[in-house]
Amino acid sequence: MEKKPNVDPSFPKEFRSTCPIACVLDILGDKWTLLVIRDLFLNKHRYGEFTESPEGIPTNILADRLRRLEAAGIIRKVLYQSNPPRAEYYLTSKGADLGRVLGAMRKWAERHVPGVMSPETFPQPEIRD
Amino acid sequence: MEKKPNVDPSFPKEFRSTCPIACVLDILGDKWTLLVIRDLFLNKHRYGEFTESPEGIPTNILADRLRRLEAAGIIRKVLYQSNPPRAEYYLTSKGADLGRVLGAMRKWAERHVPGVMSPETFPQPEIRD
DNA sequence: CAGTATCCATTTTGATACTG
DNA sequence: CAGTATCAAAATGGATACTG
Repeated sequence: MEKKPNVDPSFPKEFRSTCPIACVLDILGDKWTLLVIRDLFLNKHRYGEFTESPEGIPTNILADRLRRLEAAGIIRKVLYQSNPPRAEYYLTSKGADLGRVLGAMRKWAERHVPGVMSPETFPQPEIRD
Repeated sequence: MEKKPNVDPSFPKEFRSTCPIACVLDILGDKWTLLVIRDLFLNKHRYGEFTESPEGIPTNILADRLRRLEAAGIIRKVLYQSNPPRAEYYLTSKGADLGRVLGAMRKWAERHVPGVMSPETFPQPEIRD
């Protein structure tokens, strides 16, 4: 992981390095983002469903993370009613590709964190590109 | 991911829920921890090697993360000299099992984050239990 | 219900200096 | 080199109130 200046001028300057792990962390590496994605894998799609998850995400954080994930192309906001505007959130295929990351995390936890309660296997999430 | 009260009294109260994803995030879910683990996979073992990584982890953060990872049984501190005391850090087998998580993150980044520069495949890390 | 906004406390961080 | 200590700044978090 030596310092190699990146040649790609479109490479986001807010990324700390070009290391794939570091890039993923710059996109998803906080306390809440992957939990929102987990919920999408559990086929939750509405704001209220996310807030009901047992971890209790604060609404301001949720709104922020939904915005960022959409900006990153990982989820898509789909209006299902225009007045008042109501939306549902879906994984894109880019987002659905995080399934292996979540799966690896789940397996590690099942093996190494006593007391975890896994959901039935993650269902195939519904994708909307 | 419904609210199920955990029966295991030894289950850490600081964990937000018994969801495996949430548990992993409570252990590793910040901006720096997985980068330290990545470095260990790249067979870096000494303090100075971690600080040389391109992301530039501050020394106070590094010291804190090494302490926490050791407390979590993910790494082990091995003294290689006693005066002055000098240590090297190694993955335990519990830590080495995070290889699949890192691997999944790397693959996702390679596919979806233009401009990432992957290292040669992660070598088999040296394990010390 | 689906958000937005606000306010404040706590945490995290970055930078730097210091010690043996 | 391998850390520890300090401190200000920034990010994040939690609680709650508010709107259509």
